[in-house]
Amino acid sequence: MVNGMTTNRTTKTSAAKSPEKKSRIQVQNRQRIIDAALEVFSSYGFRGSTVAQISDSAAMSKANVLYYYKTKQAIYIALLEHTLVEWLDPLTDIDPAGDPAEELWSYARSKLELSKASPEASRLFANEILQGAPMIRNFLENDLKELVTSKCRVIQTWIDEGKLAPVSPLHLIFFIWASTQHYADFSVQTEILCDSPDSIFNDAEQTLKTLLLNGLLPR
Amino acid sequence: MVNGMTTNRTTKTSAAKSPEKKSRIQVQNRQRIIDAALEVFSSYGFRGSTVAQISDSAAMSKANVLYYYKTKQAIYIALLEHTLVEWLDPLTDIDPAGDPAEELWSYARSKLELSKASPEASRLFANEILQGAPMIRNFLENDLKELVTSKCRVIQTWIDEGKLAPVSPLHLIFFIWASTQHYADFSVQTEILCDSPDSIFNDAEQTLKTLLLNGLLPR
Amino acid sequence: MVNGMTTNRTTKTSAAKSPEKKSRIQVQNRQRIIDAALEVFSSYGFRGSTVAQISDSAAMSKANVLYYYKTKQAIYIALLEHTLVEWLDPLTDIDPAGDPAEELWSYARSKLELSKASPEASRLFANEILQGAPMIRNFLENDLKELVTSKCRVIQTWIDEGKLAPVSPLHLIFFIWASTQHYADFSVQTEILCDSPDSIFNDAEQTLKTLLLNGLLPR
Amino acid sequence: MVNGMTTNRTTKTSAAKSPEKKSRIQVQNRQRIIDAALEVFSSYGFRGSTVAQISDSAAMSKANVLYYYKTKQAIYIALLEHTLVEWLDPLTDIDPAGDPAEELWSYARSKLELSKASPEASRLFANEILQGAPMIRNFLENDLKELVTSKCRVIQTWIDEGKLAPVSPLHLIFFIWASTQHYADFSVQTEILCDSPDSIFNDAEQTLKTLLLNGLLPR
DNA sequence: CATGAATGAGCGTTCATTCAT
DNA sequence: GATGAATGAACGCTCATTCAT
Repeated sequence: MVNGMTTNRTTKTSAAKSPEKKSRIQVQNRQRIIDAALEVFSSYGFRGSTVAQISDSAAMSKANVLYYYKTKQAIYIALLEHTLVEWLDPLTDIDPAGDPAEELWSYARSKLELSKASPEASRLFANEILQGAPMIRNFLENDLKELVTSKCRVIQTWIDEGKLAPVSPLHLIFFIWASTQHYADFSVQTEILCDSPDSIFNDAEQTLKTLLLNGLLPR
Repeated sequence: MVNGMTTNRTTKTSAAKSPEKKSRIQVQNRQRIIDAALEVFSSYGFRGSTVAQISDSAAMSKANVLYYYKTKQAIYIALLEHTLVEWLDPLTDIDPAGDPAEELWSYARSKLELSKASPEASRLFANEILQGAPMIRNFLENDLKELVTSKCRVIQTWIDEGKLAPVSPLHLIFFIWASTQHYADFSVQTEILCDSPDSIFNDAEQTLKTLLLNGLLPR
Repeated sequence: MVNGMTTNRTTKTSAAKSPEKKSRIQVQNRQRIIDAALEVFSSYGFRGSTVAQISDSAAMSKANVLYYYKTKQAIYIALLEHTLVEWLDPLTDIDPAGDPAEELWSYARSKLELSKASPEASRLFANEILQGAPMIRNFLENDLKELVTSKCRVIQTWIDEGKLAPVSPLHLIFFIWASTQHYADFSVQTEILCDSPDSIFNDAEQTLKTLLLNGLLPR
Repeated sequence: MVNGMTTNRTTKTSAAKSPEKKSRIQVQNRQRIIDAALEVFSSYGFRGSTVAQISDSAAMSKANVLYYYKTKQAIYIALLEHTLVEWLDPLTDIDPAGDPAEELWSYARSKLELSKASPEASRLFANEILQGAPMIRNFLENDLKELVTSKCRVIQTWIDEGKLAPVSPLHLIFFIWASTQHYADFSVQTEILCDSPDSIFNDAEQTLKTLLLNGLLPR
């Protein structure tokens, strides 16, 4: 998937030879590595992270980490693949038959919740894209573009039917992405600037809903 | 400024001895290094960047780069200081006496233009904050917090006067930041997903204006 | 011991985790490194020596040397600790109950033999002290000072009892140190000036005995 | 002289072209460099010292230091030549016609005073010899050996005449060198071990005189 | 005379990766 | 499976030296 053409999932980056035969301990350790890798890569990006950081965080030896994933890059790619799936689900859920405002606000809210629940995943992609998306470029150009284009058509239909203000559907999506991921990617900043860190996501949700649906001007 | 308490600007990280006496060639080369450093650090962050990348980009020898700035970190800090100034001007310009919607939209637009004109600067700070803001934490906690708090009070007054919908001023600012910087930080992604890259900022501006002022629901 | 307060020996500078569990190959390679380090540091001092010299002399790769000792300084400190022990034994052996002249002459002779057997160790400390004793200052101020003070009291008692000429015990020790270590530290010079290098230590011993016990003036 | 055959002084390491035409300022600056070089080289040896340390200590620019002496080695050699002269004078003064004990003790005392007055010079040579005397080997093998041999003959004559105890003249000289230079080379150590640093050289002189002339055994 | 500017070579150290066990 | 041991390449940085002014 990542760095490959599209959705085919034939390339195994692991040491497993018989396709679907991984012992329980293998699966477990791979997960430990992926978890540790998420922690590290999401903070420092690919180039700024070290295998030692990952193996320390996973409480394994460096050599053992590289037994499961042959290279640092293989860990990174596996992590991206692992994370991509969960990261894009919500967009798929937008239902052309639903109420437009409700569907979009629902999507925005689920993205916001994702930012709250898995900020590291968000930061992982932020780092990857900041560095020019060397690994997920193919994914962006194919899978994501297809999905986004499809949803844009849905939104455009809603607009054409007069159910939404006339905006660019694509940029609408961008705004939802930007304003929700911000709370994950820039959490250090938001936590510094907010006096009551506990209410951040509540306040964000309220303000986001108002802006998305009604805008600033009083009705 | 960076990594120091607040606005004092006495520590020179350079080889200059008499405070304001730098030869023409010094100024020139320092600028070349800063430009190259912006290019590199904005892509790979502090830890992911190397002095060799910077010296290559500046077409100078590594040793000569380190003649002007003694350490990699000194380059990074000089770059941050250099960039912080331009990065924060627009927020200051918000005028309590102006028309609320116009002031805020004007601010958002100037931020968007900044993202268009200096995307690298935006990415530089994105990287810094993603990695935990080790260098600009003090700046965030002092200068920025003060400025933001002050402007939040202005916005709150406008809301209290019924001139704006009741939102959290702070999160309104976050929304403006997020949705404008997105076009700088994630430009790789937006350029892939947009069919007509030339109209990106135009479309973004239009959509942002609609959302910010009126929201999606038709009036 | 070195650069620490006194005799506590808990800090291991090595990669070993469980205190006393070093594999055979670990012990072996560490010894090879220490041997090579003695050769190099004793000639050029800490600052004048390079890790590459040491790794060459040990016939290992530079990276492997730094696998066993994390820094050049760690090698140096380990070497000093390794060498301090053997270097100070003889002084401890001086017996208050023995014959004064015999005890002192025995001590001087054993120091001379040490200079013959381990001139590199002597040069190592000579270099360290010449450069201001940055690493063994604490040892000098505590362990050594205590030992020397104690032995000075013994000698003073002998003098008070009329068994020795009235000299400063401390400077007597200095004289023994200086005149014996000279043959290690300045061996290059002594070997150039002596026509029969084989008899150096024999002649030195004879002359030292005469001076120490009887002086130049004929009795 | 140094590193050359013997006493001929034709090799000028300086930039001067017309043999004996150096402006006052040239002479002055050369002296400043030599003084600074003594300070630095005597502490860290040739390899452990840097040109920057010397230029800092001389309050000159690095480039200017290297204008007067083309290389670091040239500074070092000039310094050695400069210092050798003063360092060996006293031995020459030993008078075959004088009283043996008085002549030798007088020599020892003047060496001790030299150690007190110019400890850096002593340390400079100690460093050089510790590192294998790469620069002054020729001097040692020729000038010094000749001088020492000559004085040994004088001492041997005195012994043969029954005026001195039968010792090896060469090693007698070694003992004088060792026990006097010790107070310069190991001053860090002696100062730590002596409770009253002011009386070090007084006590040393007394003890040295007793040992040299009478030995430890009571007469 | 004097010095900023510049650099190739080398320094101590880190790192991703390999290999033997 | 798992891990100590090992290393070439590269990293940030220093240094002696050169050169233009």
